Amino acid sequence: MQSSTPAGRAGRPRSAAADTAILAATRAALVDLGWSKLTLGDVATRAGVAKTTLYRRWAGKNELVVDAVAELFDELRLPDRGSLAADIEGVVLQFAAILARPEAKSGLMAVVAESTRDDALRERIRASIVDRQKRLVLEGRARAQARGELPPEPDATEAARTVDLIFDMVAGAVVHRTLVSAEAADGEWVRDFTHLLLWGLAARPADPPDLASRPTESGGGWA
Amino acid sequence: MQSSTPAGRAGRPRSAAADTAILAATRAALVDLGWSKLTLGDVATRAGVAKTTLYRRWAGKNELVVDAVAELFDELRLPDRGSLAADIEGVVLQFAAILARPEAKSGLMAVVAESTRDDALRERIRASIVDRQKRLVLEGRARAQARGELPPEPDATEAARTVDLIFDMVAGAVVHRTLVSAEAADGEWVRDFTHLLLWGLAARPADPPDLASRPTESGGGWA
Amino acid sequence: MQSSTPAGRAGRPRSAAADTAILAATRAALVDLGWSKLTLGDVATRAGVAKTTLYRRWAGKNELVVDAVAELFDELRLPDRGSLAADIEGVVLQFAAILARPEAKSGLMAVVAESTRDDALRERIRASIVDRQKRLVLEGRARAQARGELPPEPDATEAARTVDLIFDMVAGAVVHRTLVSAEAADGEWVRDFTHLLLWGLAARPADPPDLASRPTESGGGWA
Amino acid sequence: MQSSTPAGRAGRPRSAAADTAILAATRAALVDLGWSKLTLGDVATRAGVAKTTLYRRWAGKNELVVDAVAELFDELRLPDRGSLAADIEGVVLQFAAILARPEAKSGLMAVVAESTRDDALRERIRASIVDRQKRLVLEGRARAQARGELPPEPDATEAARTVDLIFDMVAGAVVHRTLVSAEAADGEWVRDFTHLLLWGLAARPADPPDLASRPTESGGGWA
DNA sequence: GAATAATCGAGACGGTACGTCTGGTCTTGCA
DNA sequence: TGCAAGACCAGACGTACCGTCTCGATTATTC
Repeated sequence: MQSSTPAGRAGRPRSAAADTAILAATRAALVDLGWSKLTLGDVATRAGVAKTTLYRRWAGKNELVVDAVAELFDELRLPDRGSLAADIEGVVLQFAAILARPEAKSGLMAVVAESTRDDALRERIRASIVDRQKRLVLEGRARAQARGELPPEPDATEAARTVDLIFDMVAGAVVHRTLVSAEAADGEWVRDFTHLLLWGLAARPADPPDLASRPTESGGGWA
Repeated sequence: MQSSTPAGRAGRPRSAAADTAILAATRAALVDLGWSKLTLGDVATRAGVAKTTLYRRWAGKNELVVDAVAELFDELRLPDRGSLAADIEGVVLQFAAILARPEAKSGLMAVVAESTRDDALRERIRASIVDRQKRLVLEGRARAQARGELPPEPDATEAARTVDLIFDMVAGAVVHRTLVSAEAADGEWVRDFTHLLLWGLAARPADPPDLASRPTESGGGWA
Repeated sequence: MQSSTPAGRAGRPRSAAADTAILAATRAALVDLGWSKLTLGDVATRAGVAKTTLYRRWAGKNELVVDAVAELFDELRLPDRGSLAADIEGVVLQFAAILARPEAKSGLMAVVAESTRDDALRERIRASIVDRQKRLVLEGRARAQARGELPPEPDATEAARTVDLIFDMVAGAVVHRTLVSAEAADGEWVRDFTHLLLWGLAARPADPPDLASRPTESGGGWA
Repeated sequence: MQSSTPAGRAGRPRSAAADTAILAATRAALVDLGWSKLTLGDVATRAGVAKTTLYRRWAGKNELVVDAVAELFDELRLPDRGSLAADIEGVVLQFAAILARPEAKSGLMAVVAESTRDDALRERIRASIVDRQKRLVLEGRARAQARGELPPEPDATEAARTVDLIFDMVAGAVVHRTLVSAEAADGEWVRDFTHLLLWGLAARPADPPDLASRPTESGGGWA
């Protein structure tokens, strides 16, 4: 039913190994040099590949870095730790760990900055990185609803809007903590963040503790 | 008290007008070209200034852009609208309006990205932009405590930590919404965001409505 | 005596049409682009042939151009116009006409320039172009001797040396006139040149006219 | 009457030393690599100069090579050896010596080839090289006329035309001998050439010897 | 008529040089 | 001494060709 060469085109086929080598070299260069000093010539050299090979496959530095960074986020998984709070903490810690890596740090924000003036690039980021991780929010909500921690959705439109809002809050907070405040999003911070996300700033002290297992904090109100 | 030439050194004093012109030219160039295509030679030309003059005052592109962007955020004010929710909505809308401007969009994230590999730059960003706006969180909390909307702080260390957390959440969410999701942080989004920030994801539907003036939304639970 | 496939090797034989098409395409490219902007990829495309086919037959651009240009000179013929002067004028005009064609102009001098650093190329030029046209000098001398315009050769070595000298003078002068002085080697110039070649710079006015049929010029001495 | 800075423009003046270094480096690169493998990047490196400096002063490789080669020909002088024949031999030998140098060989013909498709380049060659050497023909004729070896010019137009013809013949023959025939234009060849130029192909054996001091050759007719 | 073998078009490959642009520095002459 | 102008060195940019290679598809000869 299907040819062995799917796109049965003439000519020498592109080397699959080159793609892998180039993306790995890009991440290595991001670690060593950061985004602004990364040059495509250097990436090509590191990958053992000619510059033309690189330009044949990627339009430029931005597209290349998006693909190189996107692979980092594919290892994110939503753990099942028994409660919504624990699940969130788990996935946020994973996200923070990825963002702490130098190849992600420098590259991610740089391409986001570039994307403010390049619609195609923004779409690429969304398709390669953002939308692929929204699944985690969806899974988490479904699991929490199955457990009875959250009520079911009354309205599909509303539900989608909420996914986006939560994603912006979670991703935004971790990114801001890591890159702008430049402090580690460690266990303690993640617990505080999760607590605030779940029960809010105005929560009365008596409310949450029976759900959140956080004995270290006596019971002070938020803010 | 002070001479018109503060550091009474010999020789021709530096032109004060040049600084203003350079920063304005930098913002104009950010609007026209974005960060990555902005060149110091072009900024100098726009400002009617020689490149040497520019380099005499700023170490490089990053430092210049930080100063040019920082001025944008100085117009942020915490309005007194009578309730914590309304105050937050007001200030978040202002922040979103600034971030929506092209000179801020492109420049801010770019220097943040650069700062991941340049400690001095990160300090400059923190001093010029981040820390100067944390006052808004402090003011807001104090005002809410005065109104009785929030309990007083039992512990100073805890209090400082919470300010940072809230700042990361607010700034992070708005930035992510604006730059990564690339959608406007408009009135509706800001209301949703504020609601979630104040009462959390797990809030029972019955709890908030008496505080939050948000009649449009019937009463669906979050997430 | 001979097989229909001379070199009875197995496999698909080379296309004879390709050679013709490639050489014609080379000349067309010389006309359109000149030597320095001519690329083998472009020649291949013009000839409707793959680059590999071209490289299988010629070692590089220089060899290809030599062959393409050499064909132009094969049409040179020594006309029999009754006198040595008229014969020389005839053949020089033909030579000038070929050199005036853009494919010859640009290509010929370029490969000569290249040949100063490539012995194999110089040999190829000599074999394909230079030596093949020296026959014209030999024929012309023999005919003039038969007519009694020139004395017979007393010495074979001397005779060969003289052929080379004359060839250098004729070809050199026409090439210099056409390419360096960049003016047409037209009938008038050819007459002047032939006159000078036959009777020399120091000829006394009275000497030549009885041989050269050149009534337009009254009788002024040369130089 | 004249300012010390003739073109009183602002900014740092161009380095005069750079020009000298670049032209010398160009000749060195011509010797080592030949015209076609000469690269401007390499010339810049050899000259200890940035590529931009080079491109600021010359439009490209061709213009640079013309200037570099032109300097070689400025050392040509017309010696006074007592007779027209001896003078010609002297200057032709000098010309041949220059052409024998590898920097001239490769460079000169290459730019001539290029000039067939570039009018500005041809003009540059003419102004820098060709016309500057025509003075030698003029001087030689004047001196021969003073000696009574040549008659005075009856017609100015005719006289100019003859200078061009002689220049094409002399320069063309030497170039062809050196580059195409690829043999040395040594003393013997130069004597033969001068003899032919002065007394022509059809000269009767008895004529020249009383003028040309060339006792080695008994009396063989030409051609 | 199969097996073998060389050629064919197509196009990717590792290289090298292109000519341009920018980053920072330095030299001028004027104020 | 500051300043505008602009030349300077250094080096990355993205493109174009080079000459080679790897494909699948042809087209001959040889078995």
